[in-house]
Amino acid sequence: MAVVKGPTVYDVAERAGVSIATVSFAFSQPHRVKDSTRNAVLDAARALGYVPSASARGLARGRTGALGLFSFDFLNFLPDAEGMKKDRAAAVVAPNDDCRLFPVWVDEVQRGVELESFSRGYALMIGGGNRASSERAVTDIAGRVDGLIIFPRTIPDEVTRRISARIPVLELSEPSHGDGLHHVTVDNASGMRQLMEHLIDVHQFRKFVFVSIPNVETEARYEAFNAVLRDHGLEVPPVVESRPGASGVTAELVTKLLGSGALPDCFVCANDEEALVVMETLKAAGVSVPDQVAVTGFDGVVAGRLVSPTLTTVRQPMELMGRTAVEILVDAISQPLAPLVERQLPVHLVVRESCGCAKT
Amino acid sequence: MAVVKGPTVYDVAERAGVSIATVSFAFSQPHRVKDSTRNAVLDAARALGYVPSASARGLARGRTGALGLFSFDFLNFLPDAEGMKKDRAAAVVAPNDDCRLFPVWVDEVQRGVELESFSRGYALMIGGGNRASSERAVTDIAGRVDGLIIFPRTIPDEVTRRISARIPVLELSEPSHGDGLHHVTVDNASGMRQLMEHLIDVHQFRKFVFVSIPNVETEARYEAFNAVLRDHGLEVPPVVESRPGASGVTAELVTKLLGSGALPDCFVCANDEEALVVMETLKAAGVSVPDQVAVTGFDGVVAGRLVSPTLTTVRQPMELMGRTAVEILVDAISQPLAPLVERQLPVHLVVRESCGCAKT
DNA sequence: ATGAAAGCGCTAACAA
DNA sequence: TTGTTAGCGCTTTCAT
Repeated sequence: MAVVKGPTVYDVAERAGVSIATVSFAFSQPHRVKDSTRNAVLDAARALGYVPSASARGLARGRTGALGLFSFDFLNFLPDAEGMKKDRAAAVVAPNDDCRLFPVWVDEVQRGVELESFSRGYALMIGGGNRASSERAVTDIAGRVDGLIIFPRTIPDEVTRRISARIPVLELSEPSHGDGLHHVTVDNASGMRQLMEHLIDVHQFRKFVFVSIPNVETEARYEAFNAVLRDHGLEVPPVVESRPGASGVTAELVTKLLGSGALPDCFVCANDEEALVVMETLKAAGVSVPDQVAVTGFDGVVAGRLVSPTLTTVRQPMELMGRTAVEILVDAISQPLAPLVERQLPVHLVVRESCGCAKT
Repeated sequence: MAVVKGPTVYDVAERAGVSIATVSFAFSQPHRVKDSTRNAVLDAARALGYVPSASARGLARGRTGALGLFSFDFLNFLPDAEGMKKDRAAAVVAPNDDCRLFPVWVDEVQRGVELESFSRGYALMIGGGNRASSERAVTDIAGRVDGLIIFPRTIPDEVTRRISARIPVLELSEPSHGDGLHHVTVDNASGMRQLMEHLIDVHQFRKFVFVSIPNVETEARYEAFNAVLRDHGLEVPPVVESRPGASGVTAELVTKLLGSGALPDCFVCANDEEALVVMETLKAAGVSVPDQVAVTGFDGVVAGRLVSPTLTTVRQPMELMGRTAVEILVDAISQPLAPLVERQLPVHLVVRESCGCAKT
């Protein structure tokens, strides 16, 4: 039944009455072998159920033919995703009627990476891990691939540096900071500017609150947020800090604001997750969105369309980010000496209901 | 800058002043080496930026430490997904405000596979391809992993048979048919029965049309559909055949039904995709769902919650299917002689609006 | 057009 | 506790 050991080139060669080199050639350079020989080899391979070992092939060639994506398990990654974890646990066994968590932007980027990898003849190795095991996990997958894509801020610089000495590594979203990595970023500033101008010009909003976890990515958004306010001579409020996934924290902050009676015209959130939490909190407090206060997000995850009111946001071209990452990596693999590339992709304002625009 | 060749065990061994075996031990069986030695090795490795080669490791060990998922690109896989392809092409460059296609059930299963693989210490190799290249692609990834998961009906039996002689292979959704594969299925019959009884008992529907592509999976659903009708002494209609993703075909069929004036009480669709197309067609024809006719799906994809009216359907435990598949495979890897397993998972009726149940 | 043979980097007996 | 050494299965010169 279950054969313990699969056939190798040696078996195929013996059965076809040729040498192992010929077997190898028959597969990799068919034109270099006589037709009759090639057929004999192919027949033997088929008869034996030959499946080439990628390990052996990779070892001999020095390349694996696979790309890697270190797709951290964000549920086990974020320090305070307990609530989400419970939701997921429930969803595994019960009918999952709450789809808010899926897919997040990570999933959409991944899909782009997959499609582009396949169409370029690469297999995709996906690695994962929680924060504790991330170094081991990422090193493991790095050893399996010819090029690696990582999500922003998931891996210590020291580790990516070591890996990028061996294979090209591309970090998503994060702007380059003299690391030895390739980058695919989005034009956060422009997106935020479009959004703010819509809010100020169309809705006449004047008083804003920015909800965010401070990091390099949201920093660019916050700076653009500020710049627009300054340009319009409006008051620049401090950031309301929160942490993504930490419903408790964001909710608490919003509740505090509510208590103080200092409701702004609009909550501008650094990403959709925050925005969803804010909307939920407001709803729970009996505050109507967008009638009493507007809320906006940033990212354009699917969930933004599920909620009511639907979420006005700035959409990143997630699938394109994934595809672009692969493109860059494949080039870098074939030209190891080429300079690092950093490519910026455009974003698009998506006007829905939560800013106060009418239902369509 | 870009180092051409990464350091190997030999380099680490030399730098640490030990043999390559010791380096290997220091990593794989830390307790078997003296503390001072292990530290010397680890330091050397760190200093050199050592990244173990999975190819070499895999070759030597006979196992790769990775699981495989052959996740066909369904857009290039289905013969008639031209419309969907165009949608996706647009979505890549433009703001994707039509999320109907994402995620489909495949994505949710994949997520389950990923999470379970990671938590069990396996990396996940994802392969893909269109129908033309599927044999080569699946063989390629089979050579890279210790166990393989495939989606139903994507790979010819002959090919899976060859692969399963080498590593355990698990097919999703499809019931076993004497292939040498492991299986994870769902209880389609029970789900359809629950659904039909709801439609008959609660809504008093009597006249049904079943919309489906005929295949083994939907066959089970159609059989259960028929059985329930017979049990209730109701007329058993013929299947209205369509093809998934082929909006044109399903739409045409529905239009024909509309023209003949023979509208049923309810369109029971073999899956959600069909149901969404049916609803769209009815809407375009000015027929109100669920007021004039009800529609139901099967699968429970996220999109079913996006549409209006929301889709009544039967939800499969997609993530659990993925996790279960990994669990079975990991067991099979450690016990190559154990018998093939086929595990059936329960489904859940999800009552929403399209059957006529009130908005909640 | 084909074969012989030298590795690719690592693991795992077996020795020491 | 550590070192020696023989592969793991395949690719790739270099001969023939």
